[in-house]
Amino acid sequence: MSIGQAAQRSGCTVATVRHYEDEGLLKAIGRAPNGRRVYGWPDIHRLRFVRRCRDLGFSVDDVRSLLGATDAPSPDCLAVRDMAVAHMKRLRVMRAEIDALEQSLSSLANTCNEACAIGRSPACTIVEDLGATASG
Amino acid sequence: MSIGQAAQRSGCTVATVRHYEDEGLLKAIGRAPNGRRVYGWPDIHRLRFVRRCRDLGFSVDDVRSLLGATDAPSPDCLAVRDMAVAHMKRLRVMRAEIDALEQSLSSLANTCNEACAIGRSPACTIVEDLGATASG
DNA sequence: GTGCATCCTCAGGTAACATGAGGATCAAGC
DNA sequence: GCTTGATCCTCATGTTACCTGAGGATGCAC
Repeated sequence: MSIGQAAQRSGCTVATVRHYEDEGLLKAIGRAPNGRRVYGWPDIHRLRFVRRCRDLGFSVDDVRSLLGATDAPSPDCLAVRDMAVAHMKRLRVMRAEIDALEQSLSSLANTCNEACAIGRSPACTIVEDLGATASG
Repeated sequence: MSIGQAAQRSGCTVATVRHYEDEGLLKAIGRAPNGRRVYGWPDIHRLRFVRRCRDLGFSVDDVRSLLGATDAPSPDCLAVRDMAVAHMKRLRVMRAEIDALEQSLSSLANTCNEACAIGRSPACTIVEDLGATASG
């Protein structure tokens, strides 16, 4: 298969496929006599694996580790699970941060909504509030 | 004030303060005869404003706009509010994505937890599941 | 005057690709 | 056989918001 087909079948862009190769995530990719890359189904599966892991939010470095765990003669599924669990922790932290940001923004917006309900009011403190170094 | 003091009082690093200047977020910063930057309280307030907006998740470009709205003779608080509301939308999208990721990871981890409850089992499909191009 | 802290200006690194330049090759149609 | 458009190649640079370090000047304390 050409890189274009590989990209299509793996859900990557052509540039991304080349990038993953540069990053060493793929096993040696063959070359046709004309110099073009040639992909087989195992390569496609590997690309899909990488793509899916990235979609799940794992970093390329994480994916490298995940591939290491799955490349072993008998895949180390416990290691994979642990990375999944670790990633869930990060996600929970991110969500907490997002929730806090939304809170702050919401109260900021409300400041203005109340003060400027009728029209723009000089009593609106949204700008000052934005500058105030509060908890957050 | 020196850049070090300005950094400390605004909650930025020295490098960040220089960076914001490069980005044009600060008004002309004075220089001492020895070439060092000199900051006044208005500069500190501005830095704090920028820092707080960044902490709230606005991009530097957003901050530029926010500064534009607040620099006006009479600050355009409605514009500020609108940007806050727009940003809240983005945050909600991000949270939805995070929730979805957590779901997927959770079900992945459960796959392994169940199959490998006693010990590592060849029946565990976590690796295959990771490779499967599912909805997500 | 001897350190150590702080400052200066570049330049390059980070993450994960996207985009474009400049050029070769392929497949299809005439 | 030739043109045309799609695809491929490599290499370089852009993106975001800074961080880090090189190499050197200055300031302050003892």
